[in-house]
Amino acid sequence: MARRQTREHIIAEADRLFYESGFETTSFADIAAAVAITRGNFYYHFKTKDEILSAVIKKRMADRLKMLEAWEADRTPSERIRAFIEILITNQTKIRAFGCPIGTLATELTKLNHAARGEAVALFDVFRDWLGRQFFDLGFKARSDDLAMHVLMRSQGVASLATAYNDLKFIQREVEDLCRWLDAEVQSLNEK
Amino acid sequence: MARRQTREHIIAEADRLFYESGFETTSFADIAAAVAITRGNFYYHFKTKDEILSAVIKKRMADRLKMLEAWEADRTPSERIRAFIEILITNQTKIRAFGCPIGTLATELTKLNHAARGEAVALFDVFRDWLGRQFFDLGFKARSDDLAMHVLMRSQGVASLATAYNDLKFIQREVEDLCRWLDAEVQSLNEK
DNA sequence: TCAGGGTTAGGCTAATTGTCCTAATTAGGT
DNA sequence: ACCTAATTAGGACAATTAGCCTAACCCTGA
Repeated sequence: MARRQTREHIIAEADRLFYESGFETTSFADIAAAVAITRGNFYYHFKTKDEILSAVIKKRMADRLKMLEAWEADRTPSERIRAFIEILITNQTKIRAFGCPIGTLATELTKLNHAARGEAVALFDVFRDWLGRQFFDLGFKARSDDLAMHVLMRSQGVASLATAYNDLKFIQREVEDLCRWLDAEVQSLNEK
Repeated sequence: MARRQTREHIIAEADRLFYESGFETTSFADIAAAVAITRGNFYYHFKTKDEILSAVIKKRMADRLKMLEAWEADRTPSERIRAFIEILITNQTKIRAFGCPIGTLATELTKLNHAARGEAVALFDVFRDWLGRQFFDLGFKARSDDLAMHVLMRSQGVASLATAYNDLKFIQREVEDLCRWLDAEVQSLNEK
């Protein structure tokens, strides 16, 4: 197999398994089986489970940054925020089955008192900062971060209940409600 | 030790540990150490770990039902909903450290594909149904369940981000915002 | 062709897991 | 005080865990 390809393969499968089954529950054996390599080989690529976790978080961060950058090309700030909100629709199948990949990981690492907890929260920061910039560009100034947190909060809440109830209509209803909220905020700002 | 007292002690410690560290991560040894009994004795009270989990969920449900019933004594429906929202303030220390006991358990059991997942979601139903009844009594009729889900959703979202950022001011701000939303909904209903 | 480094397989370890059994101890009712 | 049933202690069980080592492989460049 070509150079470093196995490593990328391990990270991809670990990413999936950590999301679907949780970090603690997923064992070396599980990942090795998914990648179709032996556990011994594993050690060549990653010395510890924590190293894999760090690599997975790094990959998740790179993926999200790439997605957000792509949205900056030809959209207005409101359209970008709306695109973020609609991730809940785009990824609804996985969210209903496993929740939000970022929120559930951060929660798990907090309960484990894991050293990588900060890295997981940094994933939240990617969205928080990006949303904050969009609100700032809309003219919300000092309120921008609060509004970013509000959008993030509602995304997390929707994901949590969508997982519990596996309810698509609930997601659609709350996404619409959040978009209405966004329009109302923007309008009331411009009326001033 | 008096009859069945050890059993209650085990359930209480398991409840705490499942909340603070997660179900999967907490071992028999952990619980036994917390209760100060040997692992052998454990088996007399609970045959399997799943039996403990069921007992813990049952206890959590009883605790919540008792709390909700107490609120029904001398409050209006709006005051009751507000009391629910303010759990986020009352329990802010634990929520910032470990998240929502119901949401995090439901998420974990979903990822584990655990048989008790349904029981954990039934814990959500306790709040969902109760909130729905309060909204119904306020006159929201068919919208009651949607509004109940909305309140539940925002509680989950606040708990999730409060855990990630360990941010008390964020909780206070969002609790105020949610109360304002509640007042606005009630007012716009009564204006009709 | 062949040497060398990147890559892999297989197996070992010590610790921990949930589960289970049995003998000893304790407490309550008579 | 004594008997019985409830409770506890201590250890054994196979399975699984993360981590580690070494020998063998195979691809590539000289």
